[in-house]
This record gives sequence, structure tokens and C-alpha cells, in this order.
Amino acid sequence: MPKVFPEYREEAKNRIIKQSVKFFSEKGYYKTKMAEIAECLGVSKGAIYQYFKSKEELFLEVIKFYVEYTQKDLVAFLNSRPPKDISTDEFFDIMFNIEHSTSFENFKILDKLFPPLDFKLAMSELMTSNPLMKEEMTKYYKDSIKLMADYFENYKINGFIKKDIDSFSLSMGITSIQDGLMAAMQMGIEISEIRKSWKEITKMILKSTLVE
Amino acid sequence: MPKVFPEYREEAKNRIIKQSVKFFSEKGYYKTKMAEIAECLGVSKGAIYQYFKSKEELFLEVIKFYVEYTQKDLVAFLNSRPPKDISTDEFFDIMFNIEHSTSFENFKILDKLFPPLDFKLAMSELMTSNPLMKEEMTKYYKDSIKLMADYFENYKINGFIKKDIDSFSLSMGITSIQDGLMAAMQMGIEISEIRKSWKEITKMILKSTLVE
Amino acid sequence: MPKVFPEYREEAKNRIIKQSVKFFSEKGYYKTKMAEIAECLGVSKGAIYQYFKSKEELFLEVIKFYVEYTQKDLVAFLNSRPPKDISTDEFFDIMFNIEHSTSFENFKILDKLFPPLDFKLAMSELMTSNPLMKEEMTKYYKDSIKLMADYFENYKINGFIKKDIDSFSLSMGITSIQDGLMAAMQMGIEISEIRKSWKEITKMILKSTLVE
Amino acid sequence: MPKVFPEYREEAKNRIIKQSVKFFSEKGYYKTKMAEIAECLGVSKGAIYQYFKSKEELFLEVIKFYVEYTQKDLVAFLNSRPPKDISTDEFFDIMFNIEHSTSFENFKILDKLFPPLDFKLAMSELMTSNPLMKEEMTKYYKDSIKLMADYFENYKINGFIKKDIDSFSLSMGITSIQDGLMAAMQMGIEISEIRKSWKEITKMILKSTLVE
DNA sequence: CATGAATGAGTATTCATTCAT
DNA sequence: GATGAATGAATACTCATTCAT
Repeated sequence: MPKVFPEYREEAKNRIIKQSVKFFSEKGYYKTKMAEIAECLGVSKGAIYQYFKSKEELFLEVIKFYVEYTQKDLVAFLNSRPPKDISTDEFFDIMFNIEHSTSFENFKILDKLFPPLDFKLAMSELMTSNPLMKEEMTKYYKDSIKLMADYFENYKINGFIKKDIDSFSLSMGITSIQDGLMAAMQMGIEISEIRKSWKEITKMILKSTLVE
Repeated sequence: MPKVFPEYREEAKNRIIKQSVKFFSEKGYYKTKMAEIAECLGVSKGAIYQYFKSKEELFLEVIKFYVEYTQKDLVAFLNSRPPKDISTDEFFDIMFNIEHSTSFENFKILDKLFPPLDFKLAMSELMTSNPLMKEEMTKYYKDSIKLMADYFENYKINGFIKKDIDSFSLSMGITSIQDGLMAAMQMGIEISEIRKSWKEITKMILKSTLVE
Repeated sequence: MPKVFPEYREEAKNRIIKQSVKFFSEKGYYKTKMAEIAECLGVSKGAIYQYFKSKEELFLEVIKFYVEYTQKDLVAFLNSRPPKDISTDEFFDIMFNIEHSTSFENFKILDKLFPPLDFKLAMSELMTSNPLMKEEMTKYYKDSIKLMADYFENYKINGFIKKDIDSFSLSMGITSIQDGLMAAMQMGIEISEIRKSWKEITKMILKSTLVE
Repeated sequence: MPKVFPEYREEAKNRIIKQSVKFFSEKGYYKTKMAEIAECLGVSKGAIYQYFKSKEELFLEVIKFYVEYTQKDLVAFLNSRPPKDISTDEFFDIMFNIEHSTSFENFKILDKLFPPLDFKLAMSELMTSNPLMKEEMTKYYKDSIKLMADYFENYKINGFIKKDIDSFSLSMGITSIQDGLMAAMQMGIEISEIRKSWKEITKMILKSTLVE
């Protein structure tokens, strides 16, 4: 009779979240079943409800977890070197998968390409009916953009990035490209095409952005 | 119009599709209920099934409708003048809403901003379970990209766009930005922010793309 | 705009019945759809309702039609010669299909093996809910048995069949064997096995029945 | 019994099957509603789906249950004495109802005459659309015939039955008579008529079959 | 008479959530 | 805490039947 670490409530929650991340990201919100998550965890459905009072709450925590880890990961990477030293290939990899993930060992559970778009889709579906979630998600999204914007801002000071660039717009633009290419990937476009497009576009953007 | 006329069926289908577009785009696939569409149309559920044999089929036709009209609209706009004369503002408008829609008067039914991302999310959810739909959607997506790429290709010949630009990558890049910014909009980012980001990014891209 | 012989109501009914016979016998009552019958007839659903006020009524008439024709056919055959001259093979053929059908040219529409069991199943299902139908069906069944019993009775007088045989029981026995073997056939038993079993059993019965 | 015990599931399934047997046999497959079974059992519809994933699966298990118990019952009876000692009355009783049922006390739930023909009808309806079911049912039917054939074969060795009798054909013949008379019963023929016919026919068959 | 669009009651099935054990 | 049986509201889809044209 498996238990979800009775000693550590927090640890139990985390185990559930990490498992759920996989399901929600691979199958979307509606096609992910509570029973499925429970079974995969070797736990009863009821157990999950001990930690999360509903599927929506679980999903919300899953999103939080994902965004947080992704942000930390991205920031760690960005701060490791100035923008001109970042190759578009490396940047592509960090934006599109989690191979470079260094910050958290638990991230290993994300052992496959992570499709944030699916999250956003599920999120946007839920946001309609749940204003609380909407608020929360907007906050996360903005924080995420802000994080990258801060990085750019920092390099403006250092003289790597042109002064007249709006860091926030740039950050949002790059994030949008990532999201949009993710969508393209899901539409069935081959990864090589995605990568090529990414390189072309980021090259153009960097050319206008970086102080040469 | 008398119901026995063959045109009637076509018109009835269109009426259903147009109504469904609203629901699917606003609420997503799963939260849109057949009963709801029917009620809004003032008909019984059964009536819808006379024209579409399942919710999935209806959704597929809704997508087709949207893509087709959007493409026609975009192409009409693009072909109306060379890239250097296209203001980013105009381009934004055409990419993000349908105010400029000139080709089809029926488009009036889309009286609000149209969120393609929701479609793509719903599509991607369905594509997993329905390989036929996957195939069809990939085709639509690629066609859509191709359309814009052809336009760029054309202006390469005319000397407006640099010869070394990969039209397909450029087209995919711009489409991706649009999709990604749509997502941002749904995440709760204000339209003014979206517009600003769009202008910044497209400006950068155009600078690298256009023959000055 | 095809019509079901506007001139002759009776003829129109018959056309519908004959088409319906096929569907009901092949697919059973519940899986046969009114739309299907109509389409196959090249006629609208509404047209059928001009002649039969419901699916049940149509089915009832189909049964009547079948029983009547089968009876006439069987009697014609039986009366054509004394029991001792009837080979079990011939008897099998007449009982299990309608190749020998001589009485009605319209019978040609039954161009394949006819499965009375399906009828009886559908009938028995309907008989529960419709007492009127139950009564009617019982009458038909009894008439059918009686017909064969009369034939045996006749040959008792002629001295072909032993005096102490109960004609009605014999008739019912033979009919039952036929019905039961039909069921076996539908259970997936090969026709050769059915035929062999039929020959064995009828041989035994005839041996006890016929005056040698 | 506490619900966590593994036996509970088995018992719950059996309770559902036994209730379903009644409905399916009395009303046929299509007129039996899941809601009806559930209500009669005093549970929700959902509960049934915890044990059977569809109506078809439930039906299949109902058939299995019936066939299995009937076979055991018949075999127990047949093996209790040689064919010449089996009165046609006793044989009728065992073939047509379950009064003699000795093997399983649970059989008590079948508190009324059991109509296998209805099953076979419903089965045949489903067999068309479900090849898996067809296969399974054919197997059951053949096994059932084989069982009785083995019994006859055994008595051929013992010298009770003539050597030149084909046991399989005989078994199929007798089974068919039973099925056919069941049909007659459902057509509204009185039980006394059925019994008389059964006795006449089996007498004839036994006369040709038994070594006197 | 014929048509076929529309109806709407009916049904199997799903699944998040609860709660007795 | 954990379990998993039970719940029941929700939903897509069917099809005989009707009726305006």
C-alpha cells in the first residue's frame, strides 16, 4: 500500500506535481485524468485530493512549478555570459528543451522536450472560467518576461545592447517567437525547419540589438 | 429560401460554422458544447448533426473556414503593395484582427478579435488522438506559411527583399511572432504592450530583410 | 424526384415491404434504420410514413409477408409429392432457402438465404412491448405449423404416414429443428455441418414416421 | 464484507451479472437499459462501468455466465445415468428450465424459465458488428455441442448408442430442437404443446439411436 | 403526394470528487 | 492518512417521427 511520503507533506506534493507535469504537458488539461496520474504514481485517487483540493488547483501548482524552474534555468544560463557570446544554437536549445538544465536536479523528470504551448492552451481555457487563475497566470507570464527584460537591461548598462532598445518589448518578442515556433512544431513542422527559422530570426534581431 | 434548394444546405452549414467559430475560439474545443451552439443558433442539437457528423468534424470545418478566409485576407493585403510600403501598424492590424478584412463580407460575423492560438491549442489536443486531423492541419499550416513565403519570394525578384533571405524561414518567423503574441495577449498582456513589442520586432526584422 | 408508384398504393406498399424484408432479416429490427430503407428505395423517409404509420407497423407487415409467402411455398412443394418421395436434401433446401420458390415471382427479391431466426428474435423483442403484435405473431406461427400438420394429416389418410403419429407435434418438431439449425448457422457453424445434422435427424424422424 | 477485499470486486461483478441476466433474457439486448439495471441493483450507472467497460462487455459476460452454468448442469445430469434411463420428461425439464439445477446454488437467481433463444438473437445482432464477439460466441456454442457429443460418444463405447450414429450431428440436432421449441414458446405456443412435441420427437430420435 | 430539415426524447458513457472503511 | 467503490452531473450522439414547403 504505497504512500506519498507520509512524513513530508511538501515532498509528497512535489512528487505529484512532477508526475502531473508530464501528463498535462503531453496530453493537455482535459485529456489528463486524475486516475491516470494516481495510477502512474502508484497511489490512489483519493491520495491526490489530500494535497490538492481539485484538478484545477493541481494544474495551477504544476504551472507554477514549471514557470519557476524554467525561469531559474533561463536566468542561470543568461547570466553565465554576455549576449554576444550566446550562440543562437545554444539559445535555441535552452529555449526549446531542457538539456541545459542545471539548476535543479529534480528537473530530470522532464526527460523529454517540454511543450509549454500545451500549457498555455490549457491555461487559457481555464482562465476563462477561473478569474483567479487568470490573475495568477498573468502574473507568472509577466514575471517571466520581466526576468529576461532585466537581463537585457543589465547588458544595456554594460554596453552590449543598444541604449534605445526597449528591453521589455525585446523580451516579449523573443518569448513570442519561442511560443510561436512551439506551435509550429506541434503543427507538424520538422525540427530542422524550426531551428533554421529560429536562427534566421534571432540573427536579425541580434543584429539590430547588439552594439557591434 | 426554401429548404429543398441545394443552396440551403450550404448556407445552413455556413451559419453553423460561423456560430461555432465564436464558441471554439472563445472557449476552446472542450468547453464548447454542441447544445450551446445549437441553442445560440435557435435550433435543436440534432439539426447540427444533419450537417456535421461529429463535433470533431465541425471543428475541422471551422478551422478550414478560418484559415481560408484569413489567408485570402492576408494575401489580398500583401499583394496590394510592396513590403516597404507596409507600415507595421497596418501589418499588425491585419495580423491581429479582421478590421481590414475586405475580401468577404460574411466575415462580419467575426466581430471580435480572433484568437488563432486557442484554435491551435484545441487542434493540437485533437491531433494527438486523430491522425487524420493531424495530417490535415499540418497541410493547412504549411499552406499558410507558403502563401506568405511566396509573397516574399516575389518581392525578392522585384528587388525589395534581399536575395539571401530564406523566404520560408522569414514567413514562419513572422507567423510565429504573431502566434506568440496572441498567446501573450491571452496571458493578459495589454494590447498596447503587444503592439509595441510587435513594432519593435518587425522593425528589426524588416531592417535586416529589406533592400534599403 | 422518385415516387413509390403513385398510382397503386398497394404496389407501393409492397415495394417498401420487399426492400424492408432484406434489411430486417439481415440486420435485425433495431439495427435497421428507416432512413436506410428509404435511401435504398430511392425515396424520402416521409414517403414510407405515407404507407406505414410506424416502424413497428412496417415490421409487422414484413413478417406477415414473409410468413405468407413461405407458407405458400412450402405447401406447394409438399403437395407436389408424397413424403416418401421427398429427399432430405430437397427438404433441407426448401426449409433453409428459397431457391425452390415457385409460387410468387416477386419472391425473387429474396435473392439470398433467408434467416427467419433474426425475425423471430426481433419479433420476440417487440412482442414483449406490443401485445397486439404478440397476438398476431402467435396466430401466424400457429397457422404455419398447422399448414404442415395438415399436410401430414393428409398423408396419414393416404397411408404414407403412421396413424399414431401426432401431426401437429411432428410439424412443430420439424419447424423447431429448422429454427434451431438456423440459430446454429448464425452461431457460426458451417453449412455442411448443418446439412449433415439435418439429414441425420430427419432420417431418424422419417424412419419412425413413415409407413415402410 | 469490506470493500477493499479483492473478493468484493468479484462478488460485485457477479451481482451485476445475475441482475443483467434477467433483463437481457426478458427484454433482449436493445431494450435493456444500463440505467434500469443500475436502478434495480440500487446503485448508480457509474458503478456498473467500474466493473464492465461497456454494455457489450457486460452482455458478453452474461452470456458466458449462462453458458457455463447451463453446461455444468447439463453434464452433471447426463453423467448421472446412461441414456436409456433418461426419461424424456426429465430431459425436457433439464433442457427447458433450471428446476433440476444441482450444481450451483447461485442459480437460484434464475427464478424463471430461461430463454436462451433471446440470448442467441441478441448475440446474433451483436455478432454482425463485433467480430470478436462472433468468435467468442461461436466458440461457446461449439463447446456446448461438443460437450453433449462427448457424452454420446462415451455411451457408444459402452454399447448404449449405435456405433454408426454421428455423435456431433445428434448433439446438434437435439440442441436445435431445444432452441427451436424455445422459439415456439416465445411465439406463444403453450408449454403443454411444447412438451408433447418434444416427447414425440425425442422418442423417435432415441428409437433410432439407442441399441435396444 | 413527396420531400428532407428539424425535432427532442432517449442512451451509453465519462470522470472529478466524495466518503465509509 | 490512504483506499477505491460509488456517485451523478454532464455530454455527444441517434433516429423515429413530424410538418412546412
